[in-house]
Amino acid sequence: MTHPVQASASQRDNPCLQCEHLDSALNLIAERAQCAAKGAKEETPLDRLRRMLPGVVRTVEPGQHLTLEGDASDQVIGVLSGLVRCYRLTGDGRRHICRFAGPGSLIGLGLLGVQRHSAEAVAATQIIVFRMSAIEAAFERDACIRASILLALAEELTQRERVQLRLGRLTADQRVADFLIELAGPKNAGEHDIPMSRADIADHLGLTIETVSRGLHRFDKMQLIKLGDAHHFRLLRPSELVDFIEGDDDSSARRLPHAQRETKG
Amino acid sequence: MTHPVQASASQRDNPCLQCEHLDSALNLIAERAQCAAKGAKEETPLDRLRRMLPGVVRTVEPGQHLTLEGDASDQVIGVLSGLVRCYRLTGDGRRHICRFAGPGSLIGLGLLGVQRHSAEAVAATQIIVFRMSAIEAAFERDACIRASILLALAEELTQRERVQLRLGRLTADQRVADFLIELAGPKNAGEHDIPMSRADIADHLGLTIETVSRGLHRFDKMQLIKLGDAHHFRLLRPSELVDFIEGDDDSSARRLPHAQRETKG
DNA sequence: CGCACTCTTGACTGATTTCAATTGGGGTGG
DNA sequence: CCACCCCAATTGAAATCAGTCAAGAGTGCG
Repeated sequence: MTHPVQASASQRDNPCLQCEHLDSALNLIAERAQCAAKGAKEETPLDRLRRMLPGVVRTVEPGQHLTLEGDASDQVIGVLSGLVRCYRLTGDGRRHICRFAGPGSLIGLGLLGVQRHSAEAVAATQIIVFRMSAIEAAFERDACIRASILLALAEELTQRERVQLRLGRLTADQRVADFLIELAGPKNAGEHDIPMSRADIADHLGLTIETVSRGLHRFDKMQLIKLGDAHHFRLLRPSELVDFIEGDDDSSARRLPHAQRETKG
Repeated sequence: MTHPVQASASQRDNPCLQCEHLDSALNLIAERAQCAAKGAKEETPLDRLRRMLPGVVRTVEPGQHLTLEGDASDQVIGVLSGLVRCYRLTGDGRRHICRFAGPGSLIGLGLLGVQRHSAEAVAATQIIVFRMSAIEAAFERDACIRASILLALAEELTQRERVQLRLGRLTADQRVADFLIELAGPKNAGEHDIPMSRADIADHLGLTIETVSRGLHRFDKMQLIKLGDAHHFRLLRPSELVDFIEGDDDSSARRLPHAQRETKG
């Protein structure tokens, strides 16, 4: 067991001040508020963990495994650069990539004890490995760490919810469009990378590689995006792409047949 | 690791003893370990929140709203009895139920600030409403609360992952089967309720009500389940239902054509 | 007793997958 | 430098799965 004393380093100088009238809870609340005030938004959870905890940096080659589904694991992995796919396999051998973890992402939070999925490098990737026990200790010790962990969990949950909606309620092409929007990130302009293969995209979106390919080229033909090669694209009309996702179907192309049928009936 | 546990409990009366050599972090670690030791597994996160925090109990009628998507919200809701559906609407008006929250579930954790989905009672439901700020304060103050919140978040994440795999990689009937297994819970025997409507199930599984109905009746005809009325069922052969989900396809019906083609080629 | 609702069932349509063939790019060896 | 191979991606045609439309059955309520 790590010695918890090192944890106290920063606070050790005047510990009893805390105790006189304020219980530790109040202090921690104050501390947390302070964290939030002075830049919780700027510093990502991963950055904060790096700053405050020891971790081992590793470089992994494309295709190399980081974790295996079902492993008992005492580690949390932060992605520094590159890209990691986290996936599970169904009984009949199909693969579902539940998330792509890019720079800043944390893998292994919120599963206490056992890995829920395998993780594999998509591209050359640099990671940092923390010990779960170290994170837990820091979690108890430091309000900033707590805020960061909670934020990371909340972000992951938000992300999952987006994916869930996408899989549950969007058509094939809408899923591809939504994925492109996600890939492009906040800034729409400029050329964007598609670092993963069509197979990876398909296994993430619950489609086949053919359908993904067709979707991409359909958007290309519709002038909504511009495909460079297979792994680069540019958003030409982002807002229309979003409209398409939201069911406007870009034009009335889908609505007309319905209307026609009504007039016939 | 277990060492400091007893110490902290007895020392709580005279706090400054702690400060001399142990900072608050150490105490909190110890406290948390203690929690875990004496029954974190038995006491659900919701039970613990109820025990330690003030909350307002309310009864809601079927169809009544608890939260609205996009609301700024300072509340966390615990479900005491009944059932709540949490959903979002797509741009073209379709509904996706991202989860059913039954007794013991917490709604509104891990979204700091804004509701990510609407929540509506499926059946007559009793809830308890906590203030987020109260939970946050308790979170900082009490290691048991921390453990509970983390556990609740981890459970929700696990649940989401199951749903994600279901939506991303299972066929319509497999989704229905997986949902039934989930509804039945750990004990397979006996009669189980289906508290929600077909429309609710369909909107959760990303299917139509017709497909859900057909799936259920197919399993009934296959003698894998026994449907009582529309809202009750019994698992007759749970293991075969699980096999079906995992792609064994119950028989070799799907594998044979493939084998035949191989012999031809 | 009829109305309104949910659920079931059938026939048909259409979207997506499956199968199959072709293209294109990158690396290797002649 | 070019031919070749290998793999990923694309494209087309047929097959399948799930959705849509439509009608009927069951249930509860006024």
